[in-house]
Amino acid sequence: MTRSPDLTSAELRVMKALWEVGTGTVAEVRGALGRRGQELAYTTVMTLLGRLAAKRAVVVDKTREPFVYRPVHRRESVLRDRLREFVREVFDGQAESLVLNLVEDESLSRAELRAIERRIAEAERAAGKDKK
Amino acid sequence: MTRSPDLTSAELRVMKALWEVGTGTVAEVRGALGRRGQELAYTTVMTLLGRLAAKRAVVVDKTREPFVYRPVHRRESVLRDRLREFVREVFDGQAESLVLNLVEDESLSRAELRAIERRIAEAERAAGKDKK
DNA sequence: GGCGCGCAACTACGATTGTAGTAATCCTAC
DNA sequence: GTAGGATTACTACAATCGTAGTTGCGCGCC
Repeated sequence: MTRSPDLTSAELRVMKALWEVGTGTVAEVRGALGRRGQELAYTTVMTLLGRLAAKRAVVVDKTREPFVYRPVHRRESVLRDRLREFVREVFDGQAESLVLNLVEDESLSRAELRAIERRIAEAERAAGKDKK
Repeated sequence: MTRSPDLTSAELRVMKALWEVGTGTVAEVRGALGRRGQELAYTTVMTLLGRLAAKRAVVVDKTREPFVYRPVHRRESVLRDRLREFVREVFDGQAESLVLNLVEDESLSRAELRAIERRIAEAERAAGKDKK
């Protein structure tokens, strides 16, 4: 189950940068953050990576200097946990209502909705084939 | 535009209780929280409602005693702002990817997806009629 | 007609967050 | 060989959060 730990938003931003580089040093993560328009002081990135290591969201390879950081969880599962949490806390578990809101807010078009449906259908067909 | 203010999660829980009662005193809000299984000390609820008033998320009628609190924004718009924020911060604005995750996570079935689509289609028909 | 209670105002307090500075060390390019 | 850049470890610090206690007051009951 290894539930992925709760991240603050600053921490999530750092994780995203780290996922982007795959594995990297403070300087590399800092670079990725910069590219995303999220400049932070070198030491700030270090602090954040330290906190992430403390909550086991990343592991540090200290045999190499500068230290190399690596995400413990895949991006997808972290985002999914976040989403699950959000649906529960904000929409009282009503995923349907959430999606409806997205559409009404025009964050999502009907076309996109249908595209998603097709992708799901496809995935299901593929899974079915796999099974048998 | 009157963007609804940022609420912490404790504050959001209180807001939900308040929306439930529509308009109410500390004691009433506290009651609603209790019903939701979220007991809090009387003074805690007061503190939270005070903070909500400070950020203009609720207004207080002080002519009546005990004071009566009323939400400033509709539930829908607050949730929507939250959602928008979440899509941006967590899913980098990719609403589609978010929905895909919901389905893959089985928080949402294909049937529900289709139901939503139908509702949207209906809404659009209705809107079209209204317009002309 | 004093007293308990419901309620508001103010205070508290440790934890977390976001952001970064400082100290110490090591490596490297003159 | 020495001064400076890179890197890590430690410290800082104000703001916000979640949760609640304490003080004080007015009013209704006995």
